[in-house]
Formats: sequence, structure tokens, C-alpha cells
Amino acid sequence: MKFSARFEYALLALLHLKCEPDEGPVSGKALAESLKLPYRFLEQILADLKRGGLIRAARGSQGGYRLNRDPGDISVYDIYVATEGQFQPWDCGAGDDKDGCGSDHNKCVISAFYGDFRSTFISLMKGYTLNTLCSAAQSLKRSQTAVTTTAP
Amino acid sequence: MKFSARFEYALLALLHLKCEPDEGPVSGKALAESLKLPYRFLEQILADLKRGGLIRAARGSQGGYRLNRDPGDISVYDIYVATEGQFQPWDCGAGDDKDGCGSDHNKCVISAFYGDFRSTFISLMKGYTLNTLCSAAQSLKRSQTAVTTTAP
DNA sequence: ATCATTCCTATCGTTTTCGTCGGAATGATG
DNA sequence: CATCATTCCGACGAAAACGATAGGAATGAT
Repeated sequence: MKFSARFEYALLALLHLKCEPDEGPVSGKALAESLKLPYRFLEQILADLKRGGLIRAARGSQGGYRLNRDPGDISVYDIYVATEGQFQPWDCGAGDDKDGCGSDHNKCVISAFYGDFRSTFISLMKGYTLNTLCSAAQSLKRSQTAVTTTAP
Repeated sequence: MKFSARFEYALLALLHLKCEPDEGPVSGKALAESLKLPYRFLEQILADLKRGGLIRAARGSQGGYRLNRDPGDISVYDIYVATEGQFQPWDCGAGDDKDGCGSDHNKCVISAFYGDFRSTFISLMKGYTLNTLCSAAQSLKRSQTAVTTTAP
């Protein structure tokens, strides 16, 4: 029950694309250096994000990545799905038995719990967008610089 | 982001101990046969549950396992912690940097999101107890036998 | 003494995950 | 056209996580 590195790296990359006021597209290499992440690995993740329609890419010199949608329209759930695929935290007897639960009613009940878990998770993640996160980061930055500059 | 087999097997075992009206303790072997789970593996999981204080065990002949607490006082969260350890779905820079987030405010924000995620699901899991699940299973059983016996 | 059981720990095989790599395709620039 | 920077594609490798197996010691009822 852990978030993958892919997912976290994707969050960081997208936040960078949204929050940093760079003009023009950002290359994978530049992104990897800014975030101190392995370049080749990050490239794979960016490809996932592109396939998911979250970013768009331009090849060749002066190319790079930029957001493909309004940041308020990119939810953390979208990012999850793009990087880890459909959220399905259990293997519902896919081939275990003819029917999902066999004769074991307890399995059904557990599946019900999993379903509840899943829907709660999804709505929570849909509540966070790139805008949400970025503004949180900026207010955090403000408060910290305030503290450090106020100190004698 | 998946539930482990340990966790699911633990749920099944505990539900069996609670729901089945057996008198006396149930041996690991009997449990494994009822649930059609690998015996040795299940034993390990039962040991976890014992360490967590959810069940108690008696050795020797006529020994076996039984619940150690009121089923209404055993939450799914307790089971999760006993089998998978503390619910902490990310590696908070434990050694990454001196401070958790380094200079990257976006990391802080992601940690905040993770924290929200964490507390949401802890409270969700605490809302389910063995009683909850078992009564759900039993009403499920009733409705199914009703269907099958009503059919001509 | 015997037998059924829990308990402890090591190991094994498979799958997943993280990360690296070589090189092809693309496109801007001069 | 040549060059260079970039995305794109697929293969590979190392390491960790996970599911499961196994041997045998400790314990306790009969």
C-alpha cells in the first residue's frame, strides 16, 4: 500500500511545469536537473503523462513539455491513472472462481469494503488539482521567506 | 497501491473466527483448510495477529486460535497495522535531506497531500469492525438463500 | 511418552519496481 | 543539406517486495 516513485515524480514534474513561470516548453533534461531526478526514468514518466493527455510535447531543438490542459482541470487522480493505471487495490477473483466470491460470503464482504475504499480514494484525489497544490506551495513559500527575513 | 495477500488472509481468518459458531479454539491447520489457504503462510499471519493482540493462541493438543478482544473492538485498521505495519503510503524523506522537504516546497505540498490521504483512510478503516463485516456477510447469506430457496 | 499444536527463522521463486541504456524518429537552425 | 537537441521506443538489469515453502524447536494436553 504505497505510492510509487513514478507517481511522485509525475506530481513533481507537473507542479514544476505549472508553478515555475518559465515561458515556452521545458525539456526533459532541464526538468530532470531542476528536480534532481534520473533523466531517462523521468522521460518515461513524461511519456505516460503525454499518453494520458495531461501534457503535450514538442520534439527537436527548442522542444520540450508543457501542460496540455487548464491546471484546474488536472486532478491528482488523473495523474495517478496516467502513471499507475486504473486504481484497483485488490485482485477481484479474476479467474479465481466462476463467480467473484465463490461460495465464501466473507470474500464478498471484503470486496465491498475494498469498493468503499476505492470510491473514497478516488473522490479524495479528484478534489486535488494542480491549482490546489500549487497555491498551497506558494503560500508555504511566502510564509517561509517571511520567517527567514523577519529573523534578525 | 495494493492490499497485500497477508492483509486479505488476515481478514478472512478473523471473520472465520468471529462468524463461525465453533466452540473452542480453531487450529491453524483447520483454518487453512476451511479457507483454502496455504497452511504455513497462514501461520505466519496468525502470528502477526497474535503479536498485535487481536487473537490469542493456545499451544499443544486441543490448542488453536481465538479472538482476544470484542469483535466490535477489532477494526480493519487494527488488522492492517498488525499485518502490514503502520499505514504510511510514502517514504517521507527519511534521510533524503536534513529537513524533510529540502528546499523544494512542492515536496512539502505533496507530503501534505499524502497526510490528508493517510488520515482519511485511517478513519475509514477504523469505521469497519469485525462486527460490521460479519453482520454484512450474514445478511448477504440470508438474501442469497432466500433467493435460491424461493426459486422453483 | 506421545502427539498435536504454536512458534521461530531461513530460504526460494516470482513478480514488481526503479533505473540505465542504445538508438531511432523528429524537427528547428544555420 | 548537415547538425544538433530533443522526444520517443523497446530492451535490459539490479534490487526489492511478495507469496509461499520448509525444517525444526518449544510447548502443552492426554
